[in-house]
Amino acid sequence: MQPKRIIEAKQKARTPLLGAIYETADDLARLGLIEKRTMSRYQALCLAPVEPFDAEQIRLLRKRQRLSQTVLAAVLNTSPSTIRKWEAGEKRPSGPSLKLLNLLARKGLDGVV
Amino acid sequence: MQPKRIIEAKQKARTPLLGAIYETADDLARLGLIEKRTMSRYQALCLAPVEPFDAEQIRLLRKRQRLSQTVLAAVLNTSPSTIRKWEAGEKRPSGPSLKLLNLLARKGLDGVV
DNA sequence: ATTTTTTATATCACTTAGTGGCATAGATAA
DNA sequence: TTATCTATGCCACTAAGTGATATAAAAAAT
Repeated sequence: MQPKRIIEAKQKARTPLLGAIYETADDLARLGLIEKRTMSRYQALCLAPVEPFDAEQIRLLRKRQRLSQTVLAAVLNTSPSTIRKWEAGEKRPSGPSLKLLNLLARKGLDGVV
Repeated sequence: MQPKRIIEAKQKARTPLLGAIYETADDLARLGLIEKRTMSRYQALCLAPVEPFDAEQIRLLRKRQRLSQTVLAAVLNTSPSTIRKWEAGEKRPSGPSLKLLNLLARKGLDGVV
């Protein structure tokens, strides 16, 4: 009787990235190197860190993508007035907004369309 | 002397998607079918519409991706308490949050990592 | 050259999403 | 049994986000 795979029941990987991570974690678990309990954290660990963007960096990012404030607002599904305030330093982007800015910076416009 | 390309000066496409759109728009402009002025709108028009997500749909999306509330929060760069409130119907996701949920639904986890 | 449109800036008051803490309870795995 | 993860509930607070509108500069049309 084969040793059971530890993750399959609850966590069936749907994406290539998580798939690879699950397999690795599964191997580690069978080797006794990690507890199954630890695994749920790996899902979070594989996330690219979200970098902060200050006012000028946001403007630079927008210019680099050749977008107007209005179009960037549409891309991020927010309002032009919000974009303006970010670039004026009056407000700072929320968590999810920062995440989108990071995606835009790393993957380009196609990555967030 | 060749007819000038209408967009090249200001708008040099960086991404495949916008590149194709710019070319198309440029052709249309040279054919006299659209004004250059109209072009900036095409940037916005090519965005996938952002669908609303209600409480149950958010939970379904999360379950389908096999994520806990905590991990989904990490993915979207928000707090677990926010996810909880979405799924409880106490709060509704902000614009950028909705955008991220849409990306997750359409592209899967790899699309937002 | 002048007219029109886009783009960006600015200010206002308001709404509401988001946060953090903490306590409870169920499910799961050691 | 014991420990951990997961989810829920309640609280009050903060700050991001919105919408309207007015102005000015930049860009592109005629």
